[in-house]
Amino acid sequence: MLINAPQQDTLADKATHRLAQSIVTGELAQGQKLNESELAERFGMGRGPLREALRHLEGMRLVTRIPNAGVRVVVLDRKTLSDLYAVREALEGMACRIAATQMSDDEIEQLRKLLDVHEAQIRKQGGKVYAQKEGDLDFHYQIVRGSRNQMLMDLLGSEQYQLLRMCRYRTSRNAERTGPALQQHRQIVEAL
Amino acid sequence: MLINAPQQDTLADKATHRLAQSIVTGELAQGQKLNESELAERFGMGRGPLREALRHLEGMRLVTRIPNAGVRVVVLDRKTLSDLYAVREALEGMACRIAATQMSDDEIEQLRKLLDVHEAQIRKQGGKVYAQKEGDLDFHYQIVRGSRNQMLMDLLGSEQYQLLRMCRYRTSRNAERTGPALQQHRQIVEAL
DNA sequence: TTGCGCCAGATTGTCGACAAAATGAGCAGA
DNA sequence: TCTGCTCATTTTGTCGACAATCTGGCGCAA
Repeated sequence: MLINAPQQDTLADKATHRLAQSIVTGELAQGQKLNESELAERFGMGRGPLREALRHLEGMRLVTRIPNAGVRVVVLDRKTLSDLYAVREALEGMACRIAATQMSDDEIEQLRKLLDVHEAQIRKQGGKVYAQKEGDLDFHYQIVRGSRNQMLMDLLGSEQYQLLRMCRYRTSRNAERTGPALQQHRQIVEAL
Repeated sequence: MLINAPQQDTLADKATHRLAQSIVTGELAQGQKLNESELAERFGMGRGPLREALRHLEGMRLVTRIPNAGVRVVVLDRKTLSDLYAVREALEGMACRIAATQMSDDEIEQLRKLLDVHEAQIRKQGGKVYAQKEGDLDFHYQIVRGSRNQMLMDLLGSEQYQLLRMCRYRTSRNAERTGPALQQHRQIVEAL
């Protein structure tokens, strides 16, 4: 899993994770207003920790706040989305380039295996789209990891990016793209 | 100024800005522990808003928190720094590429003028290093702005990056690099 | 009827107090 | 002297109450 599991967390941390999760999965709609008291009660905590969580999310840009008017889930409009996409392209490109010089044969072999599993999954059931997504995510993540660049891992693994994925997922007419995607991935692995 | 001026801010927001400022300028040393009560009193506010500010900074990765043990200013070790640098390289490269297709002649002309001012400044006084830094920052920022990519502007203008600059500044043996840098900038402008 | 101001309810912002956990000093025993 | 335990102090985490601000609806006058 990409999202680090909570271990010895404070209430505010729990709320942060829970809200982040709800946002990237779309359980909380974009632009939706978040009511402090309501959420606090729902989570079984006071308003204090919840406000801290909200502030944390604000720092992560998952949420927008207007003084004295509450916080809303960030909305990714068309422009923002394409901007994000461009950035991601540059970043993943770099990751791949660096990974090429850094990954061990062993890791590459593992990547190859990941794709095998991946392929089998698609064959078998036309691939439940979500599992597919997860697999894709894993693939990308493995490569980024190969770059040994922690900063990159943070950026590309950040909730903001997951949000991007979620958007792609929801507006997806991309179920039919799994085939070509897989092939591209294969090419990438071979290039490494 | 890169850091947006506070207008109708809540106390927590003020604290956030003030702390961020203190961190990027180095007034607060890397790794230094931040005491809630002390800061709250110094800023003339309760612990509540201050904690929110801290959480905000945590989301921005300017600060690290360990449950029940307090928050510390983030430390940029050698590895992190080089990672950040690599990311910045990729991002600014992209910004420049896009800017090339997006900026108007007018804007480019303005860039040229900026460099003139810049050069004059260096000539006159060997360039107080700080003013020099500011100028450089402006230059980069203008280009990023030319890319019309808000996401990019956010990332490259974020406090994390300013922190990078601060690090470069402090460990700087780069006063003598102003000449070549200026020339490079000229080349870039001409390329546009 | 329509526009304006005003009031009540709801929501956000702030504070102080208390509970829980960590820190560090001091002391007893090996 | 050194190690490990205990306890007081400090610091962080949480809560509830109160103040400030906003929202929406109501009534009044033109």
